[in-house]
Amino acid sequence: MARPAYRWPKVPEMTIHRLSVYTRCLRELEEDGVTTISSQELAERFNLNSAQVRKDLTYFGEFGVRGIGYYVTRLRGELQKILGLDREWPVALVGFGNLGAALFHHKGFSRQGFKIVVIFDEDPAKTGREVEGTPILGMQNVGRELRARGIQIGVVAVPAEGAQAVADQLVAGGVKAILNFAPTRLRVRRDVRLQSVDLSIEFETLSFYLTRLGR
Amino acid sequence: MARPAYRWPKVPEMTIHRLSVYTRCLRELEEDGVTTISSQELAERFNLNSAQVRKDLTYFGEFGVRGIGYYVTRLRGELQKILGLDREWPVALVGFGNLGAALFHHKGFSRQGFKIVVIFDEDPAKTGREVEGTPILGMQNVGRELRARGIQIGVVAVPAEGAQAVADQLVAGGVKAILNFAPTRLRVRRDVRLQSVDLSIEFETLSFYLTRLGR
DNA sequence: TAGATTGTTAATCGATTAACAATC
DNA sequence: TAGATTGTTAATCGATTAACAATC
Repeated sequence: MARPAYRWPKVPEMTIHRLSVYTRCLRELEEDGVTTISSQELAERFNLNSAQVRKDLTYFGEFGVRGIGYYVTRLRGELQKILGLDREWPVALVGFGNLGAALFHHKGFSRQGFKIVVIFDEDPAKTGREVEGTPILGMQNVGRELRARGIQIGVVAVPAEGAQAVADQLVAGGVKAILNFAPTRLRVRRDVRLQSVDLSIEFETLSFYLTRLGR
Repeated sequence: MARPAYRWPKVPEMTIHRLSVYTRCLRELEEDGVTTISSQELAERFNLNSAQVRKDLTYFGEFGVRGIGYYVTRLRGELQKILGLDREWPVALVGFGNLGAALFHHKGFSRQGFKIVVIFDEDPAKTGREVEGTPILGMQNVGRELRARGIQIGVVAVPAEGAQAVADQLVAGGVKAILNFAPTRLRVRRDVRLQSVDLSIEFETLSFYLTRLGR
């Protein structure tokens, strides 16, 4: 008899975001030799409310000690486990143009466990070789190559026009999470996590606030 | 007598974001020759509620016609004006490494009025020349160069360690809006708009959801 | 024990949505 | 006029915050 699926409490999107921010901060504190920190101190670093910090954490367990605060090393470890940063994630990058290449060469992700292990590009002039040991392949056997490597994360760095087709191929190949840099809305199955970074929208937001400044 | 400053109704952050999304959609509709669209139709394209679309718009005025909907061209024009996309914004890019260079070569922003007109980098090997007519300068006279060009938008594409110093120089040079790509929290005066794109956090969010999938 | 800080409940705030009178 | 759709109000929902008993 299948046990009824356990319902996770639904964690606000913003809580995950902050968890990630806390983790980075805790790493720095640890380097500086700080051993404990209170929710109050942590909150002040990010202009947050201390209750919010505590609430964010209690979605996942009780990590603090009353009268003391949180042990930095312990909490960092717990948060990394919650965020899935205690393992390595192989990543597929699609599109090796300006942005794709920049993301590839950008160290810092691999440091944190996200490693681009294969690159796809439709341009034959770019495929068939390796960059720093990572193969650049054509788009013919995306599914097979993804599966062979057990890849669950795909990064879309192609122009808007091709992005939906690329996303479809990634999903068909078993990818469960997509980071999209194309300035277009993608549609994916509901069990695939889609995260979009839309630089046009970022610029337009700045423009909006600038326009209002003068008034 | 100085008139008391008019209080703009505070517009939710998410509304601005959606305005930007609507604008892009309206441009496409216009290209396709669509002349009118209802809040319902617009909402369906983004899995939103039609009341939300209407509410987003009414923060800024009445743009619709009862019984008809919105005239696509008219609405696109109004939204572009609201977002400040009816003018050109000169932009300064700081950091000409992988990411900085990718952003520079990424057309698509200039198409929308955001034009990188000067690049700063602290590496003397990179400075003193031009790329596609855009000068790459050292960090010695950031303020003077920014002012000379009337630049209000700065893009920070340097490593985390140097980011705060760069932001300070930009602000000192009169920049009123910063787009930050360094994975660190920056502090700026309250009258400066700071927008951060943190790719580490994007990856960690994906990782979080992937970790939960199995459970 | 006295002081500090957590985990949690209840109050507050703000954003989303349903509903509908106004009106094209 | 009948039908459609807006602009807007009021209800709902969810996230943030204040407050405090529990406890180190």
